[in-house]
Amino acid sequence: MAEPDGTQAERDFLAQYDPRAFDPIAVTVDVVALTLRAGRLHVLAVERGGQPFAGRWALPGGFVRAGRESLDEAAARELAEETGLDAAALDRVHLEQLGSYGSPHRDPRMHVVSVAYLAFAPGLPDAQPGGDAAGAGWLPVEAISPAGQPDEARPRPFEQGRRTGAYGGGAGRRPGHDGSGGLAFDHGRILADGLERARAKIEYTPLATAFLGESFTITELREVYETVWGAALHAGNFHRKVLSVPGFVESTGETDTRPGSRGGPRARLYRAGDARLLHPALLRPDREAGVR
Amino acid sequence: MAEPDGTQAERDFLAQYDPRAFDPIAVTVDVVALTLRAGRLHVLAVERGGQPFAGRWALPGGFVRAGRESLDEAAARELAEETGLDAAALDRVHLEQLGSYGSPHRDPRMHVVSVAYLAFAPGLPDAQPGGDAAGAGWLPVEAISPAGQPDEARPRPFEQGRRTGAYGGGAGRRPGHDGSGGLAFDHGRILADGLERARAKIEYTPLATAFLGESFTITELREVYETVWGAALHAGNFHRKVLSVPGFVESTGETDTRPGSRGGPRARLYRAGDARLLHPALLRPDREAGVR
DNA sequence: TAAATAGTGTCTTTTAGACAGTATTAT
DNA sequence: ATAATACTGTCTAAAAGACACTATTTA
Repeated sequence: MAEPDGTQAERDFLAQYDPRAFDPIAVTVDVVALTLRAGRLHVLAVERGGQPFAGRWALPGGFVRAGRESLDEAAARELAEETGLDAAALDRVHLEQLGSYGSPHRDPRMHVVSVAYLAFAPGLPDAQPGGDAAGAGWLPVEAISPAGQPDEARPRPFEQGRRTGAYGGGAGRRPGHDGSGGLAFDHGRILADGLERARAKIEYTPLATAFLGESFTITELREVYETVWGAALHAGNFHRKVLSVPGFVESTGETDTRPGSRGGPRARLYRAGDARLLHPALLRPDREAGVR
Repeated sequence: MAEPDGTQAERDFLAQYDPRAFDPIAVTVDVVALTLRAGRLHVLAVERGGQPFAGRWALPGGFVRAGRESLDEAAARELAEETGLDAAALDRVHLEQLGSYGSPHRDPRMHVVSVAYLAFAPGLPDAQPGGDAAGAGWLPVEAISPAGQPDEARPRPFEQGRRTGAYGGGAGRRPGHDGSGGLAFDHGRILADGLERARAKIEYTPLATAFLGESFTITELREVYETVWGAALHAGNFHRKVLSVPGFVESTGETDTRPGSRGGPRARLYRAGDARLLHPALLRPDREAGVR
């Protein structure tokens, strides 16, 4: 080769390289953390303590620590800070990159590129405020992002009458009740993208099990699909289908103790199998009509 | 609400905000631009003119212009610069975000977060070197990323004997022939991720048509699938399947002029239809075995 | 007992795929 | 004529979905 790929040349170059010679762009991670509570899909949100958007709900997130962590590590760190979970509990949480958002003025302070992550978590305790957030809690998604649409201005971005305990975090105020509506920044759009990703992902992966505990019944698994997709599924056909897909679930040999049941036989318990993709997939019903 | 979401408070805050108060992270976009040439999948690459990795092939890309463009705009700009295409020609190119890569030391200069994009392009003329690249050209992907695996060191990352004209750009040297192998930075991994995305995407979207011209035959469309998937498909069943999926293709009423054919009837010509998702999808063959 | 639920049987429709066959064109 | 290619017909197997049915448990 004409010019050697010399490490000496690279060392010389790096010695005189100035990382601040370029216009700055900040890099953050934001996490769309989803969980199921009482049969409804909830998303982890924090109440912003400082400007901009002080007092508004936002997705948990923060700046990536330059030179010290990868994007995946930053997302896991932010999620751990807001949920108060330790490493063992986080192991049961599915975390994947969702996409990056970098319009020049999405943050009024400066150009901020946010790398969004999507998390599926089993039922978790109330969230812990961490970092510079005034409060943190699990919010029902349909109150913020109706039908998974991008954030549209709503007078009351979520309802207070139902399940008040679900907001958690002990914030005395209710952010978003000032009429401005929706999440801070472009987090409404990020949430909508995360919801659509979640709906698609459980079609061809077994990640619906990530919303459940170590063992679960087929009915509980079906309720995950019904909640995420927002559609009722045929119990009998779903049951047979799940058991027919190789590696989706495996039997524990146990049966449910059925607290709160209204009758019926004890359901068998299953745990997640070893498949990483479902074949054949569980397709959402009624995709023909509106999808073109 | 206790504290007003006052725009005055926000203005005060922004007036004293220093964008350089944080450790810098650079943000770049890199593009995995794929096209078909002579029945083989090619990726656009540039020969690096400067450090680091001088003389090595890399994906086209560059720094995002802080405060002046979105990520999508930056990717389109970089693609236009390297291909020399005007806005009209770029309109026929599919461009979507692939994912972001941000390990702290993936670039030896500083912490660089790269937002990768994936492009599908019809057959294009030889690339134009742009920016600080010494050369640019279309490289056969199997020479760089065998079987879509992450970049593994190979003595000769692409072969010189076949289709020498495909490299374009007029570079006298052949980057990568120094025994170091593979693409610069982590671009081998990004390319592998882009190839897997492309293979998956043509299953459930009509984007295979983005590799073809305005009108095409069913056989040409089948050759796109066979090349991207690396598997032979049954011509008769493929033909019927494509025509049965609503909105995938629509007839132009014309028939092919068949230059270079070895006999057979004139094939009918089609153009891309209005569907954005294929239902039912065209699934890759033989997914059961190795996918778990 | 009645009601609710877990799980299975069975039938129909849709889709994928194997394979064969016919028509059209180049050499 | 022969070979190659563009399509089409037909049959089988897999899968999705509608519906009915039995068994088990709670109230």
